[in-house]
Amino acid sequence: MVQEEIMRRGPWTEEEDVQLLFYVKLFGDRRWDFLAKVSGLKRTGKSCRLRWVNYLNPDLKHGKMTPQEERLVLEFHSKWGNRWSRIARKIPGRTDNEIKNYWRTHMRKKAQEQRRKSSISPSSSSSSSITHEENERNFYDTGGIKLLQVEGEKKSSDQEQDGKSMKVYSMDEVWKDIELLEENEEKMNKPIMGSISPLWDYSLDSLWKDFDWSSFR
DNA sequence: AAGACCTCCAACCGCGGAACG
DNA sequence: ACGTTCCGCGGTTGGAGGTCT
Repeated sequence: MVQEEIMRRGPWTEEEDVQLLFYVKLFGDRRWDFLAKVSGLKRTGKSCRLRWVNYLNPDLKHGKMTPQEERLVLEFHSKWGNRWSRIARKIPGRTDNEIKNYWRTHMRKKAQEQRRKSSISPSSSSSSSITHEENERNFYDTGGIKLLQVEGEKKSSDQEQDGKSMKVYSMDEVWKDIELLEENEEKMNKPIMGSISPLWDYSLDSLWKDFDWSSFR
């Protein structure tokens, strides 16, 4: 009750990210309420899980969908509809959230294009009793694959253009660090957090200092 | 130049189901 | 069997940044 009031919400800071990463490495990506508690983060377990699943997990890819991935999304969505987590499981490195967002933004665009086309064409508009709104809804709530498969192909060029303007996140160093550390771990068979990195050093310092062991039973 | 509009995506919310005592 | 807690899912929102007028 009282604790809920002091819970942090909104965007995560780098410090929080590092802290969460550390504790996930330590305890695994389960028991999120427990993790939230022991980490000292003023976040709910739910929020921690979300941050890990959608952003911090080193298995994730970041950046634009490749044309192959786009095709997979379209294919699986036509099979399963809005079962995002299920689709995500079939596309390594992508999260349900990412796919969902991708679908909503890109498919909505497609639906709008489609709408425009159909309103221009007199034959199509008069032959159906379905409204434009219904059209759009049906389009991206279920399938929509048939007309998308062709267009999905040609989209790749602007996607790649967009990719160039991808932001350099401040977390980049952390990612690189994680990659390197995991490579090292595999090679040397030694725990990740034991490795030396200025980034981890910096955060661990405050981490251990701030951590209240007495509240952890 | 600046305000309006659009796009993208991180994060939240509510709910249902599984696990556990 | 039942209540509680936790987890995961799908839907939605809000804000940052980009583009258009």
